[in-house]
Amino acid sequence: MATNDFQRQQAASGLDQLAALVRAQSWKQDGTPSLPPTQSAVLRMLDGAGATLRAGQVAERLGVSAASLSDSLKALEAQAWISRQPDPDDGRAVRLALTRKGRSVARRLNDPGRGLVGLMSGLGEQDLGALLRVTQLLVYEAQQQGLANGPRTCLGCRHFQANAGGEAGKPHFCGFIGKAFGDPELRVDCGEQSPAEPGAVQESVMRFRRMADLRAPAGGPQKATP
Amino acid sequence: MATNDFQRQQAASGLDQLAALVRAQSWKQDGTPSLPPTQSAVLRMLDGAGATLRAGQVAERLGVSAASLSDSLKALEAQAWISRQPDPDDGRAVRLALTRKGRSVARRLNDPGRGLVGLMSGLGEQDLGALLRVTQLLVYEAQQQGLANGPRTCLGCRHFQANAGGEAGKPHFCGFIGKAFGDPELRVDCGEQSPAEPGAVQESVMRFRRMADLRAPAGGPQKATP
DNA sequence: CAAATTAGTTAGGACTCCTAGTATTCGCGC
DNA sequence: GCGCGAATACTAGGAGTCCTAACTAATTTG
Repeated sequence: MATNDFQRQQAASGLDQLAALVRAQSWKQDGTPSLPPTQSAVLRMLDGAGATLRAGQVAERLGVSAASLSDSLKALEAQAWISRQPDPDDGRAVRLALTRKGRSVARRLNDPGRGLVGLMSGLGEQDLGALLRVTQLLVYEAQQQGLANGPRTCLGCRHFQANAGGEAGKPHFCGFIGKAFGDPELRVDCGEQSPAEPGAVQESVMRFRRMADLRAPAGGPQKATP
Repeated sequence: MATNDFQRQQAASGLDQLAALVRAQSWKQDGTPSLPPTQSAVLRMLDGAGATLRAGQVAERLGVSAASLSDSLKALEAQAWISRQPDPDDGRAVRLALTRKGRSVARRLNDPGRGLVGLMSGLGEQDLGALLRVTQLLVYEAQQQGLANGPRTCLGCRHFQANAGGEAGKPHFCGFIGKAFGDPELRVDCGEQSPAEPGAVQESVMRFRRMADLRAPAGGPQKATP
């Protein structure tokens, strides 16, 4: 349907603008040293992950080539924000860890009010949930198209049960933590994420999609599934 | 409240990942010439705008410096996709226009199924509307923080009346086209957008935000027919 | 009309990202 | 044990993006 295509274009355009904005703002971080986007992403990832990560893992989740990541690691190491140590289990690999200095920089990046997180201040819980929900679907679609395979989203995790009933406002269920939860609690970088079988994911996605209808009760005859 | 901060962090992280993904995919566009992200953004903008645009306008909307844009324009002109001509009204300025070749390239970028637009295929009208709605709020917040001043969104337009009543599912009203519409019809790059007074915008935002509450609990059906 | 402002370009530098090519290590079959 | 292909990370070289500063040319202002 052409009408719908136009809306998709608008949404794509909007997402594109947001993306540009996100990049730009990472640059001109008001505080301190204005560190570049990729570098801040690496720091945040290392801070978020409890354990040390291997270089290859980071590259994969970020969706950049190993060579490209190596550039950024060099810069980060030069600042003494991370350390590179050989992996005891695999002589080829490298384990990345934050230094104390690096950790404090990473923490500052997640300060509420600063940077990207600050942009979210205008969003209520409803909208926050909607954003996370849409993010899950978009990332899933990107994975389907082979554009990404890094992100650790709920949708696509073996512990995730979309729309499994449960309490009102908490339709999902996570088998790992054993609790029901709603859209605002969806994760995009869950440490416990464990990829499910493609077939199972597909079912999960279908259940997940159906939720939009449930949420707008009086009957959205708005089906659009090209 | 810390709980909400965590959710904002997740949302920020998700948006960040999406942004990275968007960049990456623009790069490795499957079709033909794998043109870089900024260049494709310029082409799409010129294609979208009916008239010719001035270099400064493009730079502002894209949120890049004039110098940076000049780099990209040089590349685009070298490909014979755009032409630069002196503005008859202002000898300092330059007017940009797509060449025939450039237009066909631009059209290909908006092909449904390709690129970013293709990612939207997994989203129903509900979710599409939610994404556009959130985009409006995030862009507004970014503008507030001085991170952007380019985007031509409904929120912030003098013709826009958020939550003005109207039919069910079409709570908004645009004074320019004189019609009611819903979230899925929100625009992020409207050609007719005309910035409203800051005070008026603030009121508009407040009305707009309230909508999330109205929609969630026992909300109305979501009808949308452009 | 001179001075300040504005639009756009060039110059130089930093960061990101890619493809290739290289060295080291791991797993496996023999 | 030994070699061979695969995997991991790094280096080199090149393109694109983006910035600040310095510059030219045209416009506006006092």
